[in-house]
Amino acid sequence: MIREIKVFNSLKKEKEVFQPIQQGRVGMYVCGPTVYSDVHLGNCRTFVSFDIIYRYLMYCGYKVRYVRNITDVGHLLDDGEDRMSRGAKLDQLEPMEVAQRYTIGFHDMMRIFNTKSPSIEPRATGHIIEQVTMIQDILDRGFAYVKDGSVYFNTPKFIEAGYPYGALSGRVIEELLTESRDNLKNQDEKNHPSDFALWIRASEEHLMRWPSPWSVGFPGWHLECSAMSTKYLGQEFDIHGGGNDLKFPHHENEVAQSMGACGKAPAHYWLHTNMLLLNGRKMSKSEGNTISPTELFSGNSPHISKGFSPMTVKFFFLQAHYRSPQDITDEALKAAEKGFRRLMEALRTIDQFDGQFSAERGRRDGEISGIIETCLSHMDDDFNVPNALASVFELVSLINSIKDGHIPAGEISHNSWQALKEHLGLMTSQIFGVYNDLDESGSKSVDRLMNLILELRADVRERKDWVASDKIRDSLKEAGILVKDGKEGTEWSFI
RNA sequence: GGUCGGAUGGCCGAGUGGCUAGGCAGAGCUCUGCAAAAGCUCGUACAGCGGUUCGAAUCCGCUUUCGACCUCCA
Repeated sequence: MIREIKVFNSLKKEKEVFQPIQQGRVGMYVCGPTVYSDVHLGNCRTFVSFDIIYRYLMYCGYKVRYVRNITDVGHLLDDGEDRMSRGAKLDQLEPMEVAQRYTIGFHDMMRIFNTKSPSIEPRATGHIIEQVTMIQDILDRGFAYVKDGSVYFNTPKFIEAGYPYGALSGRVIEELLTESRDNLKNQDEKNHPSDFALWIRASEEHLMRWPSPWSVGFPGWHLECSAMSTKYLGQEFDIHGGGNDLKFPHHENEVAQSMGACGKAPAHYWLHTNMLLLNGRKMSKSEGNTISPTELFSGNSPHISKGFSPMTVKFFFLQAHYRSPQDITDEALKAAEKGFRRLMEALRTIDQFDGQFSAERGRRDGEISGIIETCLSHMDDDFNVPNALASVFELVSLINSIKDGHIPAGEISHNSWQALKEHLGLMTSQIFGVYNDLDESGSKSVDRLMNLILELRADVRERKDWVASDKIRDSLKEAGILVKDGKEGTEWSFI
């Protein structure tokens, strides 16, 4: 079943109906992490967003090839030293050892957030030949020049040839061109300040180096994505994603490189995620306004009062649209935790509830199918997860009403109940990729102990010994266990 | 400084011209031995100032403020 999906295309700054190049197939490239340090929380939000997009496209029946790179070479530091090699020197490790360590850390974090692995996860260092070939193509077409063993992209020439440099990021071409006069003196080898390196000749102390027709050196920092997206998705593909801080210069230069090499724009739809704020301010290490995923889980941070489970954090992410900035506060996380718990409990309810549903069509059936369709149409509308989640919560209320008997089960047909059950399972586990991680200590022995305690308490209650009954409940509450007496018996959960 | 995007109720956060977003918190009610949970009902909004319009949270202008990019950045 292929649904009509609309996506907000950064290239045109408007929503467009998504039409893949090849019917039924989607090629999606997302800029992955630079593995020179622990993964940033904002990075996690971006990859969770694209994971949900990936999952939803697959649900819609597309065969998706999802490519997300690992950048393990090529980014320059302020002092011109390669970022990977600086990490290596500080840590007294081999560059690839640093990359390996943080790649593993990154994968662990993606697993913790329960995201699906991409179809292909190429590394920049594994694609030097492809990058060298691409540079040669750009040179052959006259959009680059060699200076002392380094190769630079010629932006003025690219612009003069009528290519849309600046279109993605909204830069004005004239500005990019006039900028030159003031800054030219600082621009060592480049002919023009907006030119950028495709290949950089390595200095003696540079650790990561490869031979090329121009020098022993390393590739420029935008090239890997162009080379690898072309290799695995083709010269033209459907979706390119990343954080909006990558729009310029990274994505702009990617477009230029691809068009410079083959004359074609690489991606049809550019999707950009927005930033994460902490207490209304940008995250900044120098100002101490920052928090890592690990600190968020452990609660070991001055910004939060307690730890939050990975799925709670993920649920928190789901409450904001991927194109909106999102503010992390302790209060918002606590609210998310309660909301997530309510959702998880409703899931348990629907799994266990066994009522007398109608064999015929029920009067509530239309309402249920309506909410389900609304929920999916929110997903079709530029992957509007917060609105889809609002629909899910309408179903949560409905389920609780049925459980409480406020809505008779007879008003719902058996088929509708099954559809509701399937839909909730689809949204939570298949598309959002969340599961209940709130009751980590819910081991078998705890379950048995609790059953025993509640059995004893039931005996006491039978005798209307409220003092003893309340004592058990209060003591359990102190131990972090909440007891709830319902019509159908007593339930418990961790607080 | 230049370019771009935000500012929604106590807190987060959807929503682009007239119709309840949702979550959390608050009030009342129902259920209940009590409590919790759950359900129902309710309240408090659209940064400020102008303008367009029969009608603006939504369109336009200005102000204030936050953020992104311009330099590695999700």
